[in-house]
Amino acid sequence: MKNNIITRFAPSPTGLLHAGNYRTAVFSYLQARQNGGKFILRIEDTDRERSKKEYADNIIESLAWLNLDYDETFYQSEQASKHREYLEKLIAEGKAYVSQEEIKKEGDRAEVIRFKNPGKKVSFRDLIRGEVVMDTSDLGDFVIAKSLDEPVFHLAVVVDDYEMGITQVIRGEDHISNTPRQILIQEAIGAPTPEYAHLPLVLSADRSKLSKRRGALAITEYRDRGYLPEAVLNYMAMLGWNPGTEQEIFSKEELVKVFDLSKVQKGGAFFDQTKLDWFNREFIKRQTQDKKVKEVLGRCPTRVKELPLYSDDKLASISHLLTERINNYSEVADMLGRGDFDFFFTTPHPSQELLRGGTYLSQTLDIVKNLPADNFSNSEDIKKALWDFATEKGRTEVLWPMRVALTGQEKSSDPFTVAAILGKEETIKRLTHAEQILR
RNA sequence: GGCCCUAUCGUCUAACGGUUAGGACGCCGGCUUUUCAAGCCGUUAAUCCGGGUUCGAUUCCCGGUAGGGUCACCA
Repeated sequence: MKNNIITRFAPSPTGLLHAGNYRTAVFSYLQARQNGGKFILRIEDTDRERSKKEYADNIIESLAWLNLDYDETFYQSEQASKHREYLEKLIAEGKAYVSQEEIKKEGDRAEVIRFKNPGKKVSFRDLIRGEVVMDTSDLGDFVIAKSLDEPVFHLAVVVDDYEMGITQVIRGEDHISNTPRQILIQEAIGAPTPEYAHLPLVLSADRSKLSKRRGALAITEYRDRGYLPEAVLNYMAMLGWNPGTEQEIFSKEELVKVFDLSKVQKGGAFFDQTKLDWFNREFIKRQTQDKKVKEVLGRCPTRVKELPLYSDDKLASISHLLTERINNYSEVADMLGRGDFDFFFTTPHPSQELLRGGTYLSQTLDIVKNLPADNFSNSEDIKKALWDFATEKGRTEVLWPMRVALTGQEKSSDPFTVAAILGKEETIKRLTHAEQILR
């Protein structure tokens, strides 16, 4: 454990938080928590044109949903006086200067503040990639502020990281070429260089940097689609990193323990929705019955709620049948809305064809009638009562018509499970009804 | 194009310089108490290419190639 580790997540509020940004937050978080350090959220809103409050709110909302807690929050725009202070100092010391500019595009200023670039080779040791060397001379005197009160990214980042005591800057690989010029600014203001870890990029389908434009979904969208935050966290942590063991399912606490920055991959990783779905299924399986029921109830479309036999209890009793066939909870709404499970709420009218003869329906009905009503909620008992008969006559011949009589569906859960949920009275009613259809 | 980063199954990845190159997801196939789902079992599938170094390279070095990032008065 290293002492006094301080990391930060520094998104700009110019769009909804998505997986690309989010994984940076996860790694910074894990690194800080593992070392008993601090994790700071800094919203980089110096670009007043593009920054929006709703996006800042979305960042906060997303982190809250994902349960990534931070120790402090800053809005970069609120640090303006600090930025100004350093800017003035740099100018006074001749390390930066006010430059007269030719206006090339709309919004350009006639006057900006440029950094006097000493034009040398800068090297830094990246925690993931090792030594990186770059010649900064071809950068020229780059712009660090539009005016004393309008610093630009590089200046603001360096000043804030310094003022906040950031010891490890963990960010995306797309920042790697920004690092040398930031180190130059650090040297000019007398700030120490933090450790850097440049994470491989999260890639979209065409293997370019994941972005909203390239189909990245907002984290809050995953929430709305019924993904579990634990699953999203787990998947993102495993994207570009692994513990070196064969364990894949981790709680947040376990991740904090086992995370190791030095095991982070160097190459970019494709964001695989299919694998996320698998993680989500695994975490749904691990949810308590109560939670599953609550989620299912919350996703039930009004159309189903208006059905004659509908009740919350009924929906709760079938919730396990729904949750075992979903990737995420929005699929519950899909299945219910599509009518896949409507037979639990309303009596089906299966066609003769679907009933496939139904030769043994009346005998099935007799057996069911003889079952004690108080044991009927146990599907095992119903199965026991019918199994020998079904085996004797042919399971398909007996069980298919029974299942169809009860569900009216080509696909469904097994007839015993369905009968147990429907109850004796409704089961008899439906078998009788099917018999009448066949006559 | 300049600079920088990267390179193992389709995808995510494992492998002190010595392994039949391992696992997971997906795909495909099979099994299970009819159908569906779940579950279980199994199959398929990879070291980008060329040189070195070495008794021996996925691993180290060099060169190609390919991909990506970045070259703003955005972050």
